[in-house]
Amino acid sequence: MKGSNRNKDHSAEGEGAGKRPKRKCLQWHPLLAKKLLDFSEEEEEEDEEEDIDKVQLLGADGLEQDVGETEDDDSPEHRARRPMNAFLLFCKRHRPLVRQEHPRLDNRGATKILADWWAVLDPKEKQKYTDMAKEYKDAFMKANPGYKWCPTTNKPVKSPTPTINPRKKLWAFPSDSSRDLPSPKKAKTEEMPQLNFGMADPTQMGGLSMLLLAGEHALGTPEMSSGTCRPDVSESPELRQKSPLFQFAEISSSTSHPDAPTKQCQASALFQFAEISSNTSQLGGAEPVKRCGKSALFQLAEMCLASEGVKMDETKLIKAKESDGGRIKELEKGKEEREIKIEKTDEAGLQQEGEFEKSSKENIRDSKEFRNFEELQMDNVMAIKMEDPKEIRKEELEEDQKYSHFPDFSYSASSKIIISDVPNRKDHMCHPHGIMIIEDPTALTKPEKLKKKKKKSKMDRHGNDKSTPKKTCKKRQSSESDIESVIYTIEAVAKGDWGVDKLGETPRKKVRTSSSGKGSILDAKPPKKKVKSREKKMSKEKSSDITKESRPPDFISISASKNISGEVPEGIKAEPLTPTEDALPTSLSGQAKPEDNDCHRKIETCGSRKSERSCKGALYKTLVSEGMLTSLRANVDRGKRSSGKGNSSDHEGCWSEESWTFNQSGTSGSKKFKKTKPKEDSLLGSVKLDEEFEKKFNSLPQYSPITFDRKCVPVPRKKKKTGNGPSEPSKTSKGPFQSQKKNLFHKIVSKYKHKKEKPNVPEKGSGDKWSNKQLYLDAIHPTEAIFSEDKNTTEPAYKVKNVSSIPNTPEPTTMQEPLVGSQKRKARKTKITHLVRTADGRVSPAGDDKPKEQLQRSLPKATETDCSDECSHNTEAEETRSSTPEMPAVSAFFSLAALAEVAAMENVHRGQRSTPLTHDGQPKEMPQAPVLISCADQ
DNA sequence: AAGAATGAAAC
DNA sequence: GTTTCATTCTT
Repeated sequence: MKGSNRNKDHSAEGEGAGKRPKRKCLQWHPLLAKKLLDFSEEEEEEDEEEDIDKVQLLGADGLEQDVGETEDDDSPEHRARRPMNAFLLFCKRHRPLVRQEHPRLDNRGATKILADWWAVLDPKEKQKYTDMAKEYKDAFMKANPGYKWCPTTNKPVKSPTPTINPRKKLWAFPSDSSRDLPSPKKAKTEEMPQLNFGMADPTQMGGLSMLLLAGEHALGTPEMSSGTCRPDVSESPELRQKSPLFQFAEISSSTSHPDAPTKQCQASALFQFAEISSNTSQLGGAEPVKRCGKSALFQLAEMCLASEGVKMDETKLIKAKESDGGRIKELEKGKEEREIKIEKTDEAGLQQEGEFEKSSKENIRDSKEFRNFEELQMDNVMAIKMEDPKEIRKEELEEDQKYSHFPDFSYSASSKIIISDVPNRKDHMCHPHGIMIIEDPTALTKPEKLKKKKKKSKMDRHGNDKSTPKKTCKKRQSSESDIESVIYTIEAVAKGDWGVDKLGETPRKKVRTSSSGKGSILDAKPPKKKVKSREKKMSKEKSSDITKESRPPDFISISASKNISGEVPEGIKAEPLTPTEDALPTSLSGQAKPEDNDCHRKIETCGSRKSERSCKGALYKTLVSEGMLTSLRANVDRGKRSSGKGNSSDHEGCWSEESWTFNQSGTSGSKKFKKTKPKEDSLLGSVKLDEEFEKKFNSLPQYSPITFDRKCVPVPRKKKKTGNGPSEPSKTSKGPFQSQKKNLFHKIVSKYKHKKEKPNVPEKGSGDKWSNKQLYLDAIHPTEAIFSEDKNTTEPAYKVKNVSSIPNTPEPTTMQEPLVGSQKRKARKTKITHLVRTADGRVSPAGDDKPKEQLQRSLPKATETDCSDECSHNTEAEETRSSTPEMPAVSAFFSLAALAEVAAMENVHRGQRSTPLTHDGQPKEMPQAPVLISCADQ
């Protein structure tokens, strides 16, 4: 279902080519769009500045290469659609089920049912969706810093010219990157004069351009960035708004921050992806994970390197493999050990240095090897992987299995750990729980580890995909260029290794490879805009210094990695790598799907160090000269701050960790997956975002209709009743009466709210609604058993607990609706609406007033009565009754219906409370409600 | 294109 | 407080 839908959407987007709106399509993420992108398009993208043209072209094409790249900015049109809220996610996920259950039901009906389900849904379950929505939103926001939900009033004109729709402006990013430096914080979109940047930035400006701008603004010292990894962690929620660079910085900071509390890590994979994607446009920016050792510069350098000679790298790699293969294994082992230790230490909250020291002491050999390893760089890693094909294969297999079973992101993370740390644990792999357990401690405690894990997982995934990726790669290669062919050969050499690389130290490899790959690609073809552009610029600006300076950056990065990553050199590397890869992939991703990305990675892995170093040096120098480093640093700092604040990110992170570990009711028992939130920045950059999102989405619990039915029975019934009556009538009434309805309802609601709100609101408890509904239903249909826990249990294991919990929640009875703001309104409206509708159908306006009064009375009283207890029943009933006779026929009717509902509701409340206490209360209530209802039906 | 639902943001 | 828009998809 989903897939089809998405596809449709995409197609629509693609179609939209002409239409900008279609671009929106990115619905999930820009990355998605990228998948569609063709290489040619990517090439176009190469030049950031040129991007604008491309955008137009793209627009024509309907691809969102731009989107992917620029992500945020770009597409003027808003390519980005506003993220779905929890309910929408829920709907999306469950609509198919509803449809299955009720094939004939039209969407509206289905939506209603979904709404019912949603209402019934356990708070926990709801929260999952809520969290997911939040996370996604945060990720989205990062990706689209300037994104405004509402174009305000400006929809006005659709300027034929795509670029400048008012909307766009709104949608457009604030692109305040430059300004960010001085007052990074609050340059909110609104405040900032988006106009200038907004126009140009999104479409035209590439990440590089952004960097440049930032650099210009930033006066600060250049070197700072590389040397100092850690930004201050102050917080600025507004980070998002900042330019993509900023985002990159955030990413890097988030990922790298060892010191930073877990929060940094907290950012979910999605979030990271978003960042990456957003960053992708700004390649350089993306990678700047300074803290960890790999600064954005480093990444940039990598990018540059890529441009230089991939081939060289390949050769080196091969050699390295041959010569160093043995060493690598040892190193890997040592690393594994380190990682394990690190994890422990991380848990303890030890700092990087401390860990590093420990690790170093313990693994002196490793350290030495490490250095060597560093020197050897990624290539060696590759070789290592090559050496241990068996393990890799096993892992892959396991992973595949797991993966199949568990789409969740968390899965990837878990797999990583297992794979990387202990091949032997593979057995655990089979049991997701086991995996989770293993990771949980580490992952939760440390962001870094998480990152590593994520990276690893990503790597693993890639490894799994090996077979497929190769194929894809081949295809590409054939199509692409000589470089590709070279890469291909390399890949062939390392086939088995691919997966292995991922395991241990893939990160470095990836980075290198990525860079190399990029370079190759660029050389042969410029699939990656950013990279090329950057590279070009960099090379132009300072090609001479490349070699010299290249070392420094490397050194820095390395040192950083050592220190910080001491624990996880791999992880650190991985981070930077991932971003780079991501960036490329994002652009590439358009070309190729995730699989393709893998191929790219492989290719990338092949890169050579020298070239990288040289590139890095060049980049670094350039950056410094331009002051870009400063800007990067600032961004990073901001990012950290943001992480520190933990705005959404914190929540996400926190939530994501816990929440993501869902108990998944889903298929087979609950499984907790940890979200990889920490990161995977690297991996996925491009497609992965989408994938992750999808995975997450898929991972979201899907409840069987039965459950809902049972739980919901009350609700649905209610609706049905109202619906039956109401459903058809409602439709009829809707058209004509809607406006009236709204007005009436608003009035009623407002009054209702006034009196009722307070009582209700304070009352509300968690599952009140549901309970109320049930009670209501019960009242309506005393005979029918609303729900039986047993049944629920039988159904899917899914939510037995939840179900039980729900019914069990008598306590909350007092509280009906936790609704907030509009929700409350709507909820009331809907409730009332139903009544009104019925009334409308037949009613005269006169009835309204009375009903209102009645409602008011009843409600307040009810609430009061609730407190009092059982007495309330009588009072309510009396009131309702009294009102009914006196009222005019129609009005009476209406009032009756309304009263009935209210009474039912109230009764329910009381019933819930009373029920537990005494049975007597229920019976009384029950009869009353039914009577009223009967009247209404008549 | 309208509309059903909820939610979040913007106004 | 209200409006807009996100998803889905029939009418």
